[in-house]
Amino acid sequence: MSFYSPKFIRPNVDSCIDTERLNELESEQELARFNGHSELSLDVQRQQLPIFKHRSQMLYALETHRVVVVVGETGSGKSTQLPQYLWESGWTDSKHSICVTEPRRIATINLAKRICDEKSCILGDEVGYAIRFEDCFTPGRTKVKFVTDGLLIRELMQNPLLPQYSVVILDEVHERNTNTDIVIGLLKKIMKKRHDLKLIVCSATVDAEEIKLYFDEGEKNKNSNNLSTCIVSVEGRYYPIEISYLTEPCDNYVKASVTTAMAVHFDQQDNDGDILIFLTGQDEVDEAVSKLIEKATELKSLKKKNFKKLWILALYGSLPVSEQLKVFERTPKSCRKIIVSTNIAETSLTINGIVYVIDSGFMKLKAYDSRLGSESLITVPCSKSSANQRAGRAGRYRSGKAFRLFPETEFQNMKQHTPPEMQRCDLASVVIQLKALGIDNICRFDFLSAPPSKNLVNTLELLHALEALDHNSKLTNPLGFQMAEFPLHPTYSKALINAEKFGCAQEMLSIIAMLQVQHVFITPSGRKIQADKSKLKFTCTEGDHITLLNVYKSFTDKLSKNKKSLANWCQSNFLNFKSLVRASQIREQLRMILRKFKIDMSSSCGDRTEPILRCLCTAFFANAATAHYSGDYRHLKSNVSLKVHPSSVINLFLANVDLPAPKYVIYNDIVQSKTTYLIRDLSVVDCKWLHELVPNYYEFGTDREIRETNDKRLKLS
DNA sequence: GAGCACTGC
Repeated sequence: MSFYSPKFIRPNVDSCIDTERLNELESEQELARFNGHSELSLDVQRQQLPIFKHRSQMLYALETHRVVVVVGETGSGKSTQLPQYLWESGWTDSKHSICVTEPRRIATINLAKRICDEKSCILGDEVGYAIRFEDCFTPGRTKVKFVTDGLLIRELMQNPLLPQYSVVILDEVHERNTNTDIVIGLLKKIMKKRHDLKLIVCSATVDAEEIKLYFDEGEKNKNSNNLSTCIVSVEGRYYPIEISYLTEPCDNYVKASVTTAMAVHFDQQDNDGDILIFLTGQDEVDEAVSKLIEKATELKSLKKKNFKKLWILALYGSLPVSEQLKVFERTPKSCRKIIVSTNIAETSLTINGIVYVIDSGFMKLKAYDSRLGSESLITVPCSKSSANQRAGRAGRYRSGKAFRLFPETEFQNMKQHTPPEMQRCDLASVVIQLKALGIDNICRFDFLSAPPSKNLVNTLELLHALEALDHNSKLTNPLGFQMAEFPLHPTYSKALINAEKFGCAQEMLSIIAMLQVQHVFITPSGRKIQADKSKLKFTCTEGDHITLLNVYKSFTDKLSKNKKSLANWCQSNFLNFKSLVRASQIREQLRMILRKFKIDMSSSCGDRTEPILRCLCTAFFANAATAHYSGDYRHLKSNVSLKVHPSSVINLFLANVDLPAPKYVIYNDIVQSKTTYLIRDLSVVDCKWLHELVPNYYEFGTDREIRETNDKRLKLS
């Protein structure tokens, strides 16, 4: 395996390197180091940020235009400074504040905190934030309010014209999350009615022109300058990065990443600096980590003097937080850290001290499968901007190197950008939310990137089947409107609203809340056998939903105990304490929404499970599968072959040859493995229930019977 | 024996 290095790049010139992360600048020292000065006042530090030079230009742009696109590169300081400039120059009053949206909760809180430090004010007073379950602002007093973009959509549902804001700043728009895209579309619409509202869109270079065109479109021929848009660019702070490519493609990037990491470690003995490897999933990360540990042990036995030791760490979302935090610990002088990570290190977490990046060039991406009517994860080559973003992780500390485990020709063949999430996700929540906001004709909604019409048609079909939409594709009253108000996928809210009819409201609340949190069961490294055994205590033959209910019931039985003993109970039962606490928060929020609609939720079915399973059928009927003689399952509607995910409790029964495989199941989630689709969170159901509860969705009978019924229908029409 | 990118309401 050999590399060549065709050129140095400044990766952010051509990419999405825009994710300015304040959390890494949390301590004063770090900010000072970043600025190259150690004992300067916060005021002086503010003035040294690249954006300071553009202060008056920015303010002038906003004065003369309705929309300003700010192209701010890494470290420009735009997320913290822009809101302060506007505040300082009188863009707020007792009735209007500045709203800043972020895609993630952590950034939302940290940015608000940072501005409070710079302005010496109290968090929640003049500067505040709001995220789900956490309001930290004072209406009428708060001048700058940070919110997650998802929460702004909820605010829009309460107050469609956002009268409380004079300026809305959208941050990290280049990430193109569905929520950000929805907010952009809605704001464009709102600004036609609210002529005093201003909008600032923060994005990376390449998108700026597209966004400008989007906002200018349709305005020019009106001969008005009203929605005129202008672009302001701000330089960032970064160091040059040398990019190397493989001379020939490699057939196994996991192995190649290990070899490359070891080669870098040897070649760069005299240099410090940590190594960051990008792979696609947990299995690959674990594989690479164990291989690297092997190599590191070999290295130790060589006993070469002055040779740096290796400290190898895995990083992915389902890792316990305590293990995730290890990547932020300072590397000892005699050591080099190698972090093997999934995409989490590309946007969500920024690690200091990285000088070398090794990039597999692949990522897992959400994809919508219209046959199955659901989204799943697939492994695909990443985009150019993604590869550049990853490379950029090497240049935040000093000049760095990036090793791409593919040839340069392959880079040239990559897509410029990762397609916006809107074009590859399940649209049910998007559609129902837009409908609730009064946008009845979704096809004509002015999306920044319109979703494929096939996905839209599928979604409308599902929403009809769920009875959220009527024959005119309008939200049904009250069901459709109620469903839209839940922070849930419409299938889940349907299950909740239906639960009382089946007399299992209490149970359904717990199940739906549990399905919202991830990683309920944990498997600490090396303790798989004990963890699996512990899971058996909660397992039941009905499937994963009732198993989750059992977990939640056991957890709440212990709720009277103090927090610490509850956490201990979770740990000894291999359960994720944080997830369960969050599930109980979500359960409470859902209960409050149901109460608002005056839907009685007092019923409980006790130890009976059939009412629960029947109720689940009325919501998840589209995700029904039937056992196939080949041993796997077939999606009832499309006949696509499905396998049961190894995490499902159903496996325990499939493994027992004496028991027949459950004939019919419904499921909540699909993941795509290298060979097949795997279904997760499933329950055993009866075919008759589907027939009885959703008679219009499936046709039942033999092929001949179905044909005959269809013929009869045709004659009738 | 199988295996689970990342956010968010």
